[in-house]
Amino acid sequence: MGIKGKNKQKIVVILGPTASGKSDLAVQLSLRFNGEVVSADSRQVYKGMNIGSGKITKKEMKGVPHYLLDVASPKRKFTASRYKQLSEKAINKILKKKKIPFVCGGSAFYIKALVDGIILPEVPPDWNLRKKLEKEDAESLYKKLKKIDPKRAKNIDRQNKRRLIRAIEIIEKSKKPVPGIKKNSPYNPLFLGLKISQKELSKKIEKRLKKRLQRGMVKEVKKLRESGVSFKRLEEFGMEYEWAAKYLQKKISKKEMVERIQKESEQFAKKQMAWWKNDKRINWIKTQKQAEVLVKSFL
RNA sequence: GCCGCGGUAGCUCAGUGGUAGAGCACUUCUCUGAAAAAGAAGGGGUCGUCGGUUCAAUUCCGACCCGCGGCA
Repeated sequence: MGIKGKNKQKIVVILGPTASGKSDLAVQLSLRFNGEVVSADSRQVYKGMNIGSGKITKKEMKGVPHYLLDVASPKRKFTASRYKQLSEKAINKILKKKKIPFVCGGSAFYIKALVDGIILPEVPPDWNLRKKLEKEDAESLYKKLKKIDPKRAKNIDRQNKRRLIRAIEIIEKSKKPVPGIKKNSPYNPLFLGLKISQKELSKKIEKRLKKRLQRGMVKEVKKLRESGVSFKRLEEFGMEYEWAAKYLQKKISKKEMVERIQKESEQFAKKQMAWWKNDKRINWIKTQKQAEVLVKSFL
């Protein structure tokens, strides 16, 4: 760490693919180094989504406080920006107690938004506007954007409608061009990345899925539906929620459900790794011991 | 045994007398308030086998092999 990190607040970031053992490591390190955990998971923020999202249980927390779990209703959409606000607040709280924040989770975009200090424009989603723009094709959206904000148009993926719509939304609502991403992080992070072979991971996912089914994963999804979360919404969540929802609607068999979840989890793990593959800041580790050595010298 | 239908990419299947496509999968990549999201690029096929017709066959004809259904 150079001078740059000197005045910044030290935080530890634990990342890695799904089923790699992040949550457990976070608890162990917190116990050892007087820390508290800030989750970085786009599904675990929702209330009632426990088994399918792999949310840590009270018992597994071993008394270590966890933040950013159960902070939203699954009926409403949570966002990266909201995540950033809440997690910053949580970190401040932890630091005030003279404890170490351990940011732990699999949602790379959330981690980046928080740790790398990306400034997300203060424009809330306008679903009506999005719906309207959704009807146009990418080319015409791109042309529209180019006219009102040529600078943003220059770097944007011109075939990605979702991004184009968001950019137009920001401009129309704020009456200003899309601001640049300023990276000005108040943190000095230590990145710990859990590395695990594809084969081993696949086995772990399989074992974990069996356990989840035993613990009542399907029942959990059924309960969510009964509490008013639509099947469409459940399918949007992906993986266990998507396929259990399809199974409950009798669109697929139980066997198919299990196969799809397994497959998609493996794909998801690969995608998760892609975010960090070329990030030189990450210390790739395999054991808790390695993590402890790194954290000790960091603090 | 007979009749019918089928055998084309890892899978499900389009298609054509001038040696082939789609979706999914796979590999690589991007990431400015949905991120388990969204998007991009790429690799891959002796078109069941052997013959025949033709300038040319994956496509037409014949035989055979394999699968599915029906009849006996």
